[in-house]
Amino acid sequence: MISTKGRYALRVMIDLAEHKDEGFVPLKDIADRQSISKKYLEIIMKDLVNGKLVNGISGKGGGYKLIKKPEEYSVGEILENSEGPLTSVACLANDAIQCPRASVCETLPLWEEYDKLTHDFFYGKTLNEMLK
Amino acid sequence: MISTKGRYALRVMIDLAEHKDEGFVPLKDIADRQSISKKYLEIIMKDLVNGKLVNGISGKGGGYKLIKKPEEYSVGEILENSEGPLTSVACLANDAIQCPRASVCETLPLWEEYDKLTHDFFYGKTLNEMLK
DNA sequence: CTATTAACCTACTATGTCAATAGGTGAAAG
DNA sequence: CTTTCACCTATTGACATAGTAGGTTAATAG
Repeated sequence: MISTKGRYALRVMIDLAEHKDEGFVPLKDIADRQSISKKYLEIIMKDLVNGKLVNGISGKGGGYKLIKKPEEYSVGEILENSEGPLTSVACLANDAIQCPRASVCETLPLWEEYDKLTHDFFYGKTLNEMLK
Repeated sequence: MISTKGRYALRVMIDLAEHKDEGFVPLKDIADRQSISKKYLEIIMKDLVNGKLVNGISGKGGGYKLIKKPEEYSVGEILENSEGPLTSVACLANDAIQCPRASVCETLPLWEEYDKLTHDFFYGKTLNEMLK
């Protein structure tokens, strides 16, 4: 399940793409347009800055700005930056304890196939395609 | 994310399919083969019985048995029976509070498309295909 | 008839995550 | 010197997950 953090992050990125020619966009503007509390949005923005998806500039006239062009972002990289890996079952997560049944597990191939489907879907979409 | 309940349910159904010619299979046998605690497995079985996916018979010589043939079950119906709807975002869940931004939301079509992909994937697989 | 076997029912609990709030400090820049 | 943003910790309520515990009912073999 895609959580609020990932969904908000994607909406923020779309918002920034739509205002990419207006210089640095302050957090307050994004919060108002997207109806997200400023405090919670701080967390979202921190993740985006840490992940080098957006540039955050302090001081008067500062704000946030996309680093790359909209068509150079995939939806997948935006979601995974905020959510962590888009994994369908715990057995396949990064921090998973290695399941002793893995070698005989009849369901593992199913989850792997689904994970690939999910990955291809979200990495095949660009931020630019989300604008209209 | 697919939870333990759904994954266990699927493994149980595969187990029952593999032993479908041996009459009623006692819970203990499934628990031993699948390394699931009997107590927890009871919950899984209850969901399967309530969902009319398996038949549960009490008394000596009782146990569980598939109702349909393995090729007549889809993986999707097994997972949704234990997990509830396979929905990627809260906005699309059955019990979702109607989001006021739905009509202007630029990300909603993405989630709908992904949900369809997920649905088609899991409903396109039969229990029979899980055996080997 | 009765003991056995196994399903079935209700409740509880620990753990963890999610979403969000709150308040404060420090740094850059105009 | 004020605006704007980065960064930090802490807390909270709500909810879900995973699993445990103990008792009750139902069917059947002997």
